Amino acid sequence: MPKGVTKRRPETLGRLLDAAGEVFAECGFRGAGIEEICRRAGYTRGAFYSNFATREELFFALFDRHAARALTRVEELAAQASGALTVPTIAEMLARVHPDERSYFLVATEFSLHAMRDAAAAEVLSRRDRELQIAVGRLVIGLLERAGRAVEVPPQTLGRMIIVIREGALLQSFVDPVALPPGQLERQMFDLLLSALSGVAVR
Amino acid sequence: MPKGVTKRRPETLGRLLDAAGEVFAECGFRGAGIEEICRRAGYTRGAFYSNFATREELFFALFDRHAARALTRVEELAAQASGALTVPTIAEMLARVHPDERSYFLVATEFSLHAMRDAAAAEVLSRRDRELQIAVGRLVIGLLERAGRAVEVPPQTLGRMIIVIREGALLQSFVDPVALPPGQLERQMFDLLLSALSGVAVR
DNA sequence: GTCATCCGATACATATGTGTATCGGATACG
DNA sequence: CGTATCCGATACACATATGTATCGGATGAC
Repeated sequence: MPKGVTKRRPETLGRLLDAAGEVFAECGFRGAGIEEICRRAGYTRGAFYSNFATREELFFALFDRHAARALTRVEELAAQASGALTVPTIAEMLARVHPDERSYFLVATEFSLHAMRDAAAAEVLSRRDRELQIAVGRLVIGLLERAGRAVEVPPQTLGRMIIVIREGALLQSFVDPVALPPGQLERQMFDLLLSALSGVAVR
Repeated sequence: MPKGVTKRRPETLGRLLDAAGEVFAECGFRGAGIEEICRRAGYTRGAFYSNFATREELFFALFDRHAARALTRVEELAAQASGALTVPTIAEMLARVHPDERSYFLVATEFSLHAMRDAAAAEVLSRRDRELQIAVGRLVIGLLERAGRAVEVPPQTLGRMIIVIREGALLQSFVDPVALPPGQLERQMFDLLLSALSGVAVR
């Protein structure tokens, strides 16, 4: 370790990312002021500029941490799954995956929009998304097999479809959570999708 | 008509909305500068402030025009539909509904995000969305009936599902249009959804 | 043709945010 | 315990956006 390299940095960085998550969720990408982020993290802008060069760099770091966590959760979910599996229970289970992640969802969607306008962000997002799609696809195929169901779609395609439903539904749910409680529509649609996609395995 | 009320106003207003559509799509809600919008419309900010009080008011007006047009398109689609109808052809048809509306999609999603943070916007969006969901649901139920298929879901729920798929899929397609051409995933998923939802009508 | 009214341009005041330069205190190593 | 290094605070310069006040030209009613 060089002379004055402290162990403060990871702590500061983490708190900045936490605060950034809040502020990006509340104000959007362009609306999130660097000053406000630092204030909530308990710093001044000095802390920010000694850790990041631009707001976009921070946004990338935040998204990266987010994506990594999402992947972890999927893997945990694969491990936890137990008990009798049927298509409806699998649908239920998928719909229950943190349906209340309002803040995360806002940031992720904000990042998607950003990626549609910015090639570099699109690159990063595509790579991360692909990982997630495959992980989700494999997870669900595994669950379906344990329920005695066979699927012919490639894992990535299945994963994509699951995510399409989840994100499309949350986009509506979070606008009017009373009319459409998060998780409800997903459950129905996952059920339909998985039924339509999977036949009973013949052995 | 009062003394000096000219007929310039609607023209100006339309051009402002067109320009706003572009700029909101490119830069997002907060990133869209009023000055830039006026510049593209061929005016200065004077024109803006004599038509709107705030940027949000403009954003609402833009969304409103957008929503009205979307509704019109659905109704046109219902009229145009002809020929032999099967579930796959209906799915194809739904997937072809302007899959390349990048700019519109960006603005609409931006508005959804805004609505998740702002109660007034949520109100407006919810009302418009409900109209659209019902219109889409009725349209598709009508098409399915003409294909000899019966559906048990309420129109609004079906419409919601169609829109969930469309928006969820476009959210991915527009990030990486090469890997996932707009319309492709929608077609597959519409097909699955409609198959799963509709039984052959018995008469 | 005259004139009241409105529309959009211009100019100014203000605010808010960004980026950079500099400084002082804390830290970990020798 | 001394000190090189780093981290975050502070202050300043600058850019950009907003909102308002004012003005001149166009318009359409009479």
